[in-house]
Amino acid sequence: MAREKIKIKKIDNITARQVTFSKRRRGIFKKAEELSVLCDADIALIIFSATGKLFDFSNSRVKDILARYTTYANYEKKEEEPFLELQLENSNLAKLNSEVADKNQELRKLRGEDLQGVDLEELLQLERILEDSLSRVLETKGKRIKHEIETLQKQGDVLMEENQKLKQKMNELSQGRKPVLLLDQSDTSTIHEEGQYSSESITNGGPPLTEDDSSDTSLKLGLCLF
Amino acid sequence: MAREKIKIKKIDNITARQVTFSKRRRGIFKKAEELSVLCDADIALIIFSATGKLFDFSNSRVKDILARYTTYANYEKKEEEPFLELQLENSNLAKLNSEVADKNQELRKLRGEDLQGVDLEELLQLERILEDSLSRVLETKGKRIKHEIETLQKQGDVLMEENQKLKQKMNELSQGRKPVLLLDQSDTSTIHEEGQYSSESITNGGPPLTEDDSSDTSLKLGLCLF
DNA sequence: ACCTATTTATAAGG
DNA sequence: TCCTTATAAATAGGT
Repeated sequence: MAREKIKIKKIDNITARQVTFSKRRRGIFKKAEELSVLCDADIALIIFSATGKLFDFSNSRVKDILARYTTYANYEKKEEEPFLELQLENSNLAKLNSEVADKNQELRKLRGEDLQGVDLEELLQLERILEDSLSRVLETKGKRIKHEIETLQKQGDVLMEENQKLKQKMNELSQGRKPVLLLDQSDTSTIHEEGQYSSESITNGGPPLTEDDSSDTSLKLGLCLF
Repeated sequence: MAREKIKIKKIDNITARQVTFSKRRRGIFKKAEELSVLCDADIALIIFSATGKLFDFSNSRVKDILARYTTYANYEKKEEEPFLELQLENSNLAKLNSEVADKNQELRKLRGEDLQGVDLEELLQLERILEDSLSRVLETKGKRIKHEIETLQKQGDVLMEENQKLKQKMNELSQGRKPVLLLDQSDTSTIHEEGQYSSESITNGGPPLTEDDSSDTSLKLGLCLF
């Protein structure tokens, strides 16, 4: 695949073969990993080099995948004897594995990702569940947002009050002594700390959405509430 | 690896994920085959898609490679003490158990049953997911219903035609010979078999919702379609 | 191991 | 699923 195109047949030169083996082995392992991550697949890749050395990769434990494979294979071809005691090794494991598989399918259905084999009745049920769930989520969201707003407003009020007091003190100071003009009104009105108003507290610790200031924030909240 | 570089993380969009899975699956199988030929290696590649479908490749029989693998793996762990294995098994069990627990919590969240510890950001994400899912469910439902209706209409048309023919024949018979009044018009119009109109075909093989007849059915369908 | 000219693989869009 | 195309990746041959 590079300087020259090569034919896919056994490489004669031993050194070249080993080099290619190393390179391509790394390549295929990388591909396996990427595929498993990108597409949420379970993969087991087992390679024996010509010299008999073993290399293997699996995102979940190779053992589990092999167990799953043998289960599947046995199911497909009943006549084959269970040649690996892996599947018998632990019926608990198998049970748990199938439970995970079940849960996964259920999740996929709830996410609307696996609707092929679902009959009308189940679709209607799904619809009910999703609508219920959605309304609960919206309700919770509303409450949460209302609470956030109230909290912020209270904090704002406190800060405002504090600012008032500070301003007053300033005035008193500057009047009581000499008129000192180090701080004017516009400065005193921004005395409160920015940190307390940061967007972090709105998204509850999440990453800052953008570099939004408070006016931006209230806009966002307004949009979310409807 | 193409038009745009992508990050190696689970692909959100379902369709895109499936497409990518197909493409990359073919890619990695090709790589496996090439590696086995070029370098004279034994390879077993087992892939379970997110939907649980199995794909596998091996130059020699998968079974043999698996056997070789397990032999090798056992050889590696031979010197380990028995209770280490037990520990491993237990940790495996523990892992699976916690996986089940995770899935369960995820399910509860999707069902809107466990929204206490969910922060705003996650709520918004949930909302998106649920809305997407719901729209997919509704779309699927719509298609399914449309299809059912069309099927029923076609069946109805066929039966209607059949009835017409039968009626005509009746008439011909009763006119050709003697006016025999064993069957009058209202009888001939209900000649078709009830079985073909049963509610079973509407729910795609599921249990009959109720004892609805066809008029009842169309009412239900009408309600679902909105 | 590293380098780089080429071949492959593949993401996005029909 | 298949096709096309622009672009990212993999890699053959050489150092």
